[in-house]
Amino acid sequence: MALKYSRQRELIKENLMGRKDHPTADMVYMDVRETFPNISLGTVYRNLQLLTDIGEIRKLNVGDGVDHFDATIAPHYHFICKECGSVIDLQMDNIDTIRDIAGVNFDGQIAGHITYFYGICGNCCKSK
Amino acid sequence: MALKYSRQRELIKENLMGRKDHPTADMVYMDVRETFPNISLGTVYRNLQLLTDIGEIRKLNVGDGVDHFDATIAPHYHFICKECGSVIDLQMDNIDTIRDIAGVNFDGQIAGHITYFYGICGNCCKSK
DNA sequence: ATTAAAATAGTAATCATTCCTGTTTTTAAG
DNA sequence: CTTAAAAACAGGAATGATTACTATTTTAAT
Repeated sequence: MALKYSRQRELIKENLMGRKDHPTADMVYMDVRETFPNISLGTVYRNLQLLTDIGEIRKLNVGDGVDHFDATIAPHYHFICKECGSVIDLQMDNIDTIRDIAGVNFDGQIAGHITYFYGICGNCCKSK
Repeated sequence: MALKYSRQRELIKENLMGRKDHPTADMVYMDVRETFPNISLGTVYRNLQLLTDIGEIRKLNVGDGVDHFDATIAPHYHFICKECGSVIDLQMDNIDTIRDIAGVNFDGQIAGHITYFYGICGNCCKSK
């Protein structure tokens, strides 16, 4: 199943790269429909999954039951605001040492970890 | 809405306390049906949510798109096996310092973090 | 230009979860 | 021990995100 070019896929990836709000499939759909009115929601889902599979984007699990997507594939962490729900990139030092801490009393192989931080974002702090 | 006793809720909590596999609502449902054949799936969902709300159990987000539940409310971390999907408790030191690391360049308030580890569990390692 | 593989649009199906409704249980008060 | 209001229930319908299906269109290699 060799990959073939598609305008839809290019547009979807471009849209995701042009924003930093970690959108859901539906949010991407709403946006790309402006320039490609006939695109189908299924196409958006399929391409976001495909791009995730080939490692060009990342799928995020932020705990709200809906998949979010991120065009930044370099390792980094996220903060989720419990007030407004926004997902924000964190610039922080590496914390991979927690993997060693977790492995001390464990007999399996720890390949990685998923971590996200939550609380109240800067904007929501101000508006109180 | 004062809480009233219900046999169903007691059974659901007992079932959850008696196992360490971090089941989904459906898994609990299958199990409690053995002793309470008429119980409804909605009742299992409602009570698991209610018990979560009053802090008697915890809801887990292990990344498979289905809610899991845990009767152990003391803080601890989980390992998810990518091979067999099992969710295993980890006995490990506190890693709350990552919260400070995350907050260094961030202007909001970090209230907590969710972390889970993944890889291959001891059993799956052996059977290879 | 031909053609097979891949992708699409549009729609139907799936699956976890929540909501709704009429009935049953619980429990506090008489 | 009744009574009655609040809470919970069973069963089923509804919801919402996601995936699957199908006939048609697009891509790209020959």
